[in-house]
Amino acid sequence: MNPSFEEIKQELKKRNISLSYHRLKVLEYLTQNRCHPTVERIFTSLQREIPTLSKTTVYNTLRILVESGLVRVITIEDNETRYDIDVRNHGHFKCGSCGTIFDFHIDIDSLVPVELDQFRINDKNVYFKGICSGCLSNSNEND
Amino acid sequence: MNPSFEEIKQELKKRNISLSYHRLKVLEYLTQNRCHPTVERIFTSLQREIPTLSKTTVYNTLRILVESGLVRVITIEDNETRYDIDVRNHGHFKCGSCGTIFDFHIDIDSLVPVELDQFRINDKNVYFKGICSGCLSNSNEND
DNA sequence: GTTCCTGCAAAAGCTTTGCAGAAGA
DNA sequence: TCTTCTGCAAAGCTTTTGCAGGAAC
Repeated sequence: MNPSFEEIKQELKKRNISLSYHRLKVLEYLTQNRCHPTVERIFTSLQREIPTLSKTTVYNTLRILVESGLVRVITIEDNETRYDIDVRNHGHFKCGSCGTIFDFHIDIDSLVPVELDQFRINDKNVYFKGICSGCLSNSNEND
Repeated sequence: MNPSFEEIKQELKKRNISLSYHRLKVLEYLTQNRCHPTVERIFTSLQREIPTLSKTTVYNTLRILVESGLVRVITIEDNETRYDIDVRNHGHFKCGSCGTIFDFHIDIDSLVPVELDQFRINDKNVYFKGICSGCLSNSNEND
């Protein structure tokens, strides 16, 4: 099961990372909006609730969460960094039409290339690109 | 086998992309330096031979090559875009210590997640991060 | 009192764009 | 001549850094 907001708070306490209001809000946003948001999106959404929020704080918070291993960076496009609260091994599919990123299950651990026998692997990432079923059927309708 | 410089030139001709001197030099660099170079690295290396070369031209050329499907963008770190002349499906391992990117063979096509049944997949990417065997044995020596 | 969190402004990097001159067909 | 390739400079964006005020303990 995905980690809940409460579970993540416990994890932060364990690591002696103080739970400031802003940080909790960023965390809450990530647990409730599992759309792999960008900094921009997190910032814009939270700004409604916290008018004084600065983007620097969002960057700072995300950096801390990533360093502590509770959040994972998703690098698919070189010009947009996204963040994922789900750090378990899974794949990402990005639709080139609507931009949505879909999660999919994949057994990455069964893939152990012989070339990497003597390497220490810390992190495994899989991402696909293409067109999602929704966009495919939309374009069929318009034909 | 990897495509050779000559084979790639043929491909460009097929697509009616003119083979200017600068473009050929970028292509040649990519076929001879399969280290997944950044724009900076390509530019700096070629500048020795072509003093008037501008980074804009390197960017332009790479964009054309990527659009034509002859070169592939490797996005592993969000702050460094790298380019690979080998567009076949294979994985990349980036060493966090020395920064080298290693290729490895991986049978990505055997991985067809059920969630993506109705999706059109255009592009599959796998990358791992960790420490390569060379850096591992260096750090052991220093212990 | 000390630590560290926050936010503004500036800086830093990378990439794209506009435009004019040069090269090529 | 007409197209397009090239390169400078400027602009655009995202992310980082420096620093000072403020909150928390």
